[in-house]
Amino acid sequence: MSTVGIKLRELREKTGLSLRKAAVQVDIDVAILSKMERGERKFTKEIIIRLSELYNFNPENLIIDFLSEKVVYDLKDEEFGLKALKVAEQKIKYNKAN
Amino acid sequence: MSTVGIKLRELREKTGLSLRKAAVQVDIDVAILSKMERGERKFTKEIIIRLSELYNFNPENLIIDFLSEKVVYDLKDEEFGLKALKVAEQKIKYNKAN
DNA sequence: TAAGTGTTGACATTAGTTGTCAAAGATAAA
DNA sequence: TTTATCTTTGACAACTAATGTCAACACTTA
Repeated sequence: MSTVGIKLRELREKTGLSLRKAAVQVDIDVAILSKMERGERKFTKEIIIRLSELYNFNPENLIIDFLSEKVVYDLKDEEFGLKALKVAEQKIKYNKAN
Repeated sequence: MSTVGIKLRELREKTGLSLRKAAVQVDIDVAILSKMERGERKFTKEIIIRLSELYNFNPENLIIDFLSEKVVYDLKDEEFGLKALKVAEQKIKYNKAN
């Protein structure tokens, strides 16, 4: 399940745009946007941002969802996934501090 | 920097195996193992496990390092990286519970 | 020299992602 | 029903990234 897709579909509908029109606005093929909204293809950060602008919506939470889905994908079915997450957190904090 | 590579190189040297011999044992090309140890190519989980067996070493921490490096790679330079990590953690905990 | 070590780069192969397109199916209005 | 508009689907091409293969290089030691 892709929360990002569901949310962006809701936003599009709220904005009153058809798939075709939204796709044209952000310069991608209709088919791709359709698949992205339904989770059949991955969004890119770039497209999320362009769509957010189109829908006049703050992209922060969408990007967080997008990134977290990537991470979950890497770690799904991994016995040590949570431990790896903790280590990753330390590394990122350390990097930020420098 | 790849901690996994450094550790596996140390383990190999401690075991007294040359690159060539270790590579033959785990059935990969010498060039690849050389590059993996130096972080020029990515390890796979499979190779880490095979090498750990060869060196008679518990792979758990190596795998955790390996996975965390993947995650860090996904989130490096991301403004909301830490937030995404938190969300990912919740999702994984939720998945585990079910 | 000769044998062993690790490194490098060029290249082919493979796998995965992304883009393009046409057609089909669904829905609603005329 | 016809027409228009919409979304979904699948086949395919194009592109990119990952992986494997190989030969040669430089260095050290016997």
